Amino acid sequence: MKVIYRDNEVREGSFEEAWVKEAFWHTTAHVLAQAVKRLYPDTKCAIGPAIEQGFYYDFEFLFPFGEEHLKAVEAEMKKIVKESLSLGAYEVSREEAVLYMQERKEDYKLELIERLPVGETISFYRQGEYAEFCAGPHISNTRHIKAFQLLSVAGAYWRGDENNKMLTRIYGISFPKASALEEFLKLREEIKLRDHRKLGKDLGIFMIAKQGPGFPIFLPKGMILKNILLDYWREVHAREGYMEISTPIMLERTLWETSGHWEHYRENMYTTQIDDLDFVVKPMSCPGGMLVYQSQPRSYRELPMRLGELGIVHRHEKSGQLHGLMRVRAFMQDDAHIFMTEEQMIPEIQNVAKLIDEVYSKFGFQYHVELSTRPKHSIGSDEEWEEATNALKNAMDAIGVSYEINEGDGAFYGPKLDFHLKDSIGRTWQCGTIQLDFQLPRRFEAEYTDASGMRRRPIMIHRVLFGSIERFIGILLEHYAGKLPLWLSPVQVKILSLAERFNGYAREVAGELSHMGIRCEMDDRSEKIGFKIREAQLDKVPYMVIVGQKELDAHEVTVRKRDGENLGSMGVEQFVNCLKQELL
RNA sequence: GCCGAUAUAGCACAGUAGGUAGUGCACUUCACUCGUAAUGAAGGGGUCAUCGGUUCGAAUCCGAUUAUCGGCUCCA
Repeated sequence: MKVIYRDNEVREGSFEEAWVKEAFWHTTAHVLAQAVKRLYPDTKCAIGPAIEQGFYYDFEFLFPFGEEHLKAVEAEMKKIVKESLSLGAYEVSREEAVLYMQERKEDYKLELIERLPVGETISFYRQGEYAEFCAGPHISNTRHIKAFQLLSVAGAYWRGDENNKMLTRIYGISFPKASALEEFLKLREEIKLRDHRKLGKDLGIFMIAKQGPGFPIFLPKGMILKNILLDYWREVHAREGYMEISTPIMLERTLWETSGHWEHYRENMYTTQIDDLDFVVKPMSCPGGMLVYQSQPRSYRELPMRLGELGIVHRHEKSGQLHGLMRVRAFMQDDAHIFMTEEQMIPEIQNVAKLIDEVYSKFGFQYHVELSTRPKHSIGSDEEWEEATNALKNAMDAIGVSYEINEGDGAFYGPKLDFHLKDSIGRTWQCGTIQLDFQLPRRFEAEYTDASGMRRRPIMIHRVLFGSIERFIGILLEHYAGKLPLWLSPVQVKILSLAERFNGYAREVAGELSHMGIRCEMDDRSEKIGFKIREAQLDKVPYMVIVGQKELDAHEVTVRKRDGENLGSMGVEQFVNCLKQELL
């Protein structure tokens, strides 16, 4: 396939290569725009780039464009592909470009041209009657776009700013071969099957009632899973010298004024009144942690003081952004606040980073780190921000952790390291963060007495590992496609009796397994064994044990794994030993 | 919040010229007592999201509201 650059240089490449793919998708976006302009000439075009998977194009339609129009656009695109239009680049002066777009009333293109550096010529690409100002590159001819599909219509703000006009974005995908498109669509279906909202429902993990949008309800099996995660969390934190605390869901408004949340986070906070006093439902646990620190005079001997809290926080998220367990209005944060001296800052940051590494590895997650710097709305002096940012950098550099810089994305009180984990199908999720904070200790006038008897101000770290237990569970469900590893499975073993007369023995086995700490359930219905296996399989239970005459006689169980592998018969104790081995 | 779409039984879905709801699975009962992914039969279950309008009559047409889905923005 030939790719044409803006100087009309031609490079040959295959679709499998990323740079060819990008040109291919970008060209398809142009074909989309061409089709739209043919069908609806008054439409204004904004931008149409290639994205990770396919492309999109933003338009301003003069009528409500909906999904029912996609078919017509696709049909017109098909024609354009059939017309085998070749693409070519040419340069024009800025004036010519402006004139061209003015004639066509392409306001968005004009705005884009205005932002280009003055004095340079501007490149256009033409295919048939359609020309667009564009830096390229593009593939050489529309006929290569053999298979494509428009996937969805969505709103998108012009230039990504919610104060701007909302345009209509059309997403699509294209390939040089029809089979590749089919494969892509199949993969999309598979991703849908591992959607945590579907799995969460099917596996009895959680539900969201209509009466509580954004407020998930944990069902019995989900509660088991959640508690396993919390148990694990408590285990590693006790080991790492954390003390667990619990602070109230609601605290008086004045506290939040002191912390700065009232000023900087108010639109996300729920409030209420008690006896004429304003209260805030906590969106974060830090002020509560601060109260604990402040509850008595502190000595340097107590530092670093690591206060952990599995706190439920409430945040008013806008209705359109709620999403299963991934984006909710009430969630549990595995928070901790570490109060420390300046000297302890770097080692403490490193300890947390190591802990995050340990925990993520436990679930088989890879991750990358981003350093978020000072945002527009923030508190504190430039020097403090610089010192804090450098501390985070130095801590990571010293233990050889690499990171990207995420400019202006820090918390309002300090810079942070964000840990983005990568799930089994390559998507990334921000979960863990380490935030450095000089502000809160000052606002609350936190102090400790140092070795020479001087009053000093501690530095504070805010950190989470899971981020939100809810979101983490959602990620786990999708990561494992519902097939949770043994240690996380709400039901580890399902006991299937072959016929009703073996139910007594099945109960006996269930009792033994429970006594040995295995979570098990029994299926003693009068159904065929094939039916019971099918159901256990659909419930994604890691192990099934089958008991019938043979097992009763030998006082054994026959073990079948979730993947269909038959492990044969063995005594209950031997089976439990196998499980314990796997749990190590 | 914004743009687009959707809302029918626990779940997955039918139900367009407007005439008071169907299928499969699940559930209950009965029969079968079974050896590694679906035994058969019978039965129960829905104020068609909510509110309002048009109409002799609304799941169906119109409006509002709510929730959900795909995105945008935002975010743990």
